[in-house]
Amino acid sequence: MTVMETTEPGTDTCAGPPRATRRPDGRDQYTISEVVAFTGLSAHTLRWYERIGLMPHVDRSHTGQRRYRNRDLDWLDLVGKLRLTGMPVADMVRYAEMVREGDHTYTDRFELLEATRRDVRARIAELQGTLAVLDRKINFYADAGRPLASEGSR
Amino acid sequence: MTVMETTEPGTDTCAGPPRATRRPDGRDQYTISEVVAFTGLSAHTLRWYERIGLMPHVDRSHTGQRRYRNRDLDWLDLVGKLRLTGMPVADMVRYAEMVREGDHTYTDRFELLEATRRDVRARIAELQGTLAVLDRKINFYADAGRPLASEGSR
DNA sequence: TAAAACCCTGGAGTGCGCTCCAGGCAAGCG
DNA sequence: CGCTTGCCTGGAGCGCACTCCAGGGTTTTA
Repeated sequence: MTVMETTEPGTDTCAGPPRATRRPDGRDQYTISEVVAFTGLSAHTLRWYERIGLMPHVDRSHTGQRRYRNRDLDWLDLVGKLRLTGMPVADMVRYAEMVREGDHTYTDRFELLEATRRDVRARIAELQGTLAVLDRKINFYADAGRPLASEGSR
Repeated sequence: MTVMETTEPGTDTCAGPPRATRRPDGRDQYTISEVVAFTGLSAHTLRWYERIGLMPHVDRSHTGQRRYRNRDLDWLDLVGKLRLTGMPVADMVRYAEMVREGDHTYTDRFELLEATRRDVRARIAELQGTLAVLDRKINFYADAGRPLASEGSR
């Protein structure tokens, strides 16, 4: 009934999903609104991804409606991961293009992935540095500010 | 010859209020271009930070030029850290406002910092998930060592 | 003392990643 | 049959975080 809209609720099971396959098995065809429900992306965004070339061609029904398949969901999964590394969409598009172009882009793809991995590692390190700062600051606040932390309830 | 870049991992050790470190000692007054060199931010950005209320008011010379002091650099340091957690500038402004407002915002500040810390931890976890995906994919590419695509596309 | 280098302001412009709009098919139902 | 729901398209619009510009003072160097 109300599967529409871009809201986020749905699965609130932590952040990082160790997903293996949480897909309605058997099926290999989904409408855009189903994909919205799966990915948390909006339909607008899904169509936009396609327009800019971030998606491999998505199948269409005989009336022109999108029919996503499992491989599309897998791809969106990867895109989602890359997205939260901060990789610009343009770079992902480049990667998608290389995939489409075939085997001779093999090495380039490999290198792009490795570069990305380096970036991710660097970002994790940065964040850990930030965490250290926050910890220090929080401890400082906690030590200095006696009038808190004793709030019974909650 | 600039010292820019934020690549310092676990610099400084002490945890607390005073934190003078690796700054042209003795001095406590810097022009905007010196701050640019220190922080890697542009002068535009520094002025913009001030306009939007992200900076406590910066001293001025008798002719109206900015004269940053060590406490300003410390603040910019924190801002830089928070920035790379992805915290929106608006939130940092809110924090800055609370600092200006005085002690009665103490608890709120504390909570904001803690919430931020939770976010950072979550983001680190996400990134580590992404790292795992990248590792798998890179290994796959490396192992295959030969054309073949299972990018979820064709 | 003149040129060069540096700094000031308010406001407009930019790039990114969406997000929304208007207008319009297609299918299911009551 | 009309109504509602779901999807389609191209293009305009938005929020964020800067970034740049015009026009004009000030400070330093030669």
